[in-house]
Amino acid sequence: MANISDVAKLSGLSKTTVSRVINNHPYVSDKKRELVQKAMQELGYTPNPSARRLRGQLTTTIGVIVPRIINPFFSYLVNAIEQAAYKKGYQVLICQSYEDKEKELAFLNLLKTKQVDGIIMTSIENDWKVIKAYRDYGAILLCNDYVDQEIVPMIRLDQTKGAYLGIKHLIDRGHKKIAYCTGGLFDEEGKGKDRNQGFQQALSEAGMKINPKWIFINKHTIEDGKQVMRQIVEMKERPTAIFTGSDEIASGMLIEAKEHRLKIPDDLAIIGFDDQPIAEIVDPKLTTIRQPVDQMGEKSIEVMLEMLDNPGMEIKNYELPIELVVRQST
Amino acid sequence: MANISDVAKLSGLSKTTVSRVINNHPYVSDKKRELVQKAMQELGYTPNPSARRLRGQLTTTIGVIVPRIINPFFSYLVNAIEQAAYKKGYQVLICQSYEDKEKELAFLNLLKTKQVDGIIMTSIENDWKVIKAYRDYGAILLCNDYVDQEIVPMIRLDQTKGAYLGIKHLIDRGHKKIAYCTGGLFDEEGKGKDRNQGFQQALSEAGMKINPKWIFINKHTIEDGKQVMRQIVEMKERPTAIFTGSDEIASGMLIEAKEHRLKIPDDLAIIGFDDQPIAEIVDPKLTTIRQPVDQMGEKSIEVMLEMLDNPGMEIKNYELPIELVVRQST
DNA sequence: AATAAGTATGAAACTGATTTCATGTTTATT
DNA sequence: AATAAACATGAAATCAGTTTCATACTTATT
Repeated sequence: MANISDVAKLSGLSKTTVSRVINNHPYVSDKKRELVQKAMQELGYTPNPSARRLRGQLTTTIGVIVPRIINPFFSYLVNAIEQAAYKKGYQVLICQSYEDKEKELAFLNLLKTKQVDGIIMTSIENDWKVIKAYRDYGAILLCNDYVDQEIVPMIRLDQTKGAYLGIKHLIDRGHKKIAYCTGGLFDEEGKGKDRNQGFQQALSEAGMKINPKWIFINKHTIEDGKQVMRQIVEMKERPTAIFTGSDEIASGMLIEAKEHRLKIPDDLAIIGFDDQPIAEIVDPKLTTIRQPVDQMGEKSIEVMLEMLDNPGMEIKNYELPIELVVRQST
Repeated sequence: MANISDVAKLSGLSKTTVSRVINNHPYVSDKKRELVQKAMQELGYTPNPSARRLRGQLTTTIGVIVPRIINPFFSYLVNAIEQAAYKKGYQVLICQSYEDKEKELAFLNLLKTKQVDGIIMTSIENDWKVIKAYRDYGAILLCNDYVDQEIVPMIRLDQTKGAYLGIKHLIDRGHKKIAYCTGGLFDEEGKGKDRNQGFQQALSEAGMKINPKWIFINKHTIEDGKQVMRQIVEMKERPTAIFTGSDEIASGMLIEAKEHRLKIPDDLAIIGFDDQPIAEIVDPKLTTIRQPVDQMGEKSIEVMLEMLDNPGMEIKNYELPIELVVRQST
């Protein structure tokens, strides 16, 4: 591989001038600029990223922390992020935290060693106090998950509204006994808390109360959904509708409910969250809350590059639209 | 951040000795080794990867080329690869080719600029002639997809056997009219060709012939499956069983077939490929060919690290077991 | 006891870029 | 016309490591 010295030699100029051309610095005459470009072309030269990094330059790599890539919500998000990044000449490092605090920190350490310019966190495991220290070493952007104050750039959805829309829809259909089954803890910060708030708001607007027996937390997978449904089937007093935190939980419930000969939505209405492909695969198709994953990915890269370009930029939060998609399960 | 000179100073030794300790070189006395380690600990020192890369060392990063991460087969594969890589202290760069030759080459170029030590290709778009030139710049390992000769390390499955098992199973259930619906082209190299061979072998063993009307190629998605099913429904003479190239195609077919009031498996038997989660979600659950994705991911990293450790190593191919999982769709 | 081989260590060169500093040349301003 | 500001260029320092080479000290071999 040719290096900068080869280009300098071939063009009869100094490394400095070549570097200036590469980085679009001013103060290079058009004539020499052309000479350099011709030499670069001829040698098939590409600047060595490691050398640039070493000198404190950009790595053109950004890390994306996800809990697990096999979760379709996150694989769609990573897909959108990777595509947007590719268009801008950036690489994407995939970081699976598996909800582990230490793994998350290990990935944040990539900033310290300048292996990535920035990190997009789609989930947060550690306290923000711990994470914020890493901003000294590179850009951190939250996408999907979020913290309470506007202290870091975030791409977020109005989760409160999302949950509210779902519950309201169930209430409008005449349901009075509504269960709530979500990932995360009921009263945690961020997403969980906001959805919870939307849930409570819709309920109290309708003058309804929460039945604690119908609250299920820390559920994520299809299997979790099936397991919860088994519990519900055993109950003396069953809910008539269930609001879930993901299409996967909802699908698991729906499948298990069918095994028990329950009619969806007549015996039991189920509402998902995310609008993943699975929502249209199960039978009946899921009513769900659509999260605009592709937009989130694109916006994340857009904002991340802005942050890298202008590290002192004002901290802004971006909210994307969330909507209810009515199908057959309600 | 502390650098190697700081460690050298604190331990009262030279950079050289510190470097020797980092890289586990022989010829360092135990006493000094301990001194260095203590100093590294005290300073919270981590070697700067960019500097190591610059000197032609490992990047501890490997790229994984997949067609698209949203395909569950590949997200599961990437998941397994990332986890295995993390355990060994390696990072994973996600590269989505979107079946585009140029994108694939752009990613292979990461080897040239030493941004990755090696690349695991889970799909091949360009001719092998083009790709093989990149081996000069780093390790290339094929996983899942493959070429015909043993000219590059490969992690593969016996696709011929996979298809054979599936078709044989259908024949054993008494089917005489079997359709074949797969991704890729019918006669291409690699996976497609081998599956095709298994298909033909099983058929000819049973003294059956191929009906060209029932061959569908270049199908991948759930939507493709639905679309093919619409074609089949229109046919005067319909097949009684369908062998597909993925659980997604199979699921799409199954869903569409149900819309047309076809009974699965009585009116039509459907068999998938991969054993993805969706196989157990659809109703009836899919009979399918299980590909051991986790094993493939682990083995890929194992072999990749071997290649990096010993670049001149003998080219070996590794074959993992493939099996039939009988559920309800056949 | 003399010599060879193995062990242990550090100074300096090197990797491939960017950045600082010095210097020369134009162009603009008074 | 004299001086300041803007433009153009390159030598050398720098980033943080690894590698080569030189050298000194042990231990093993004849």
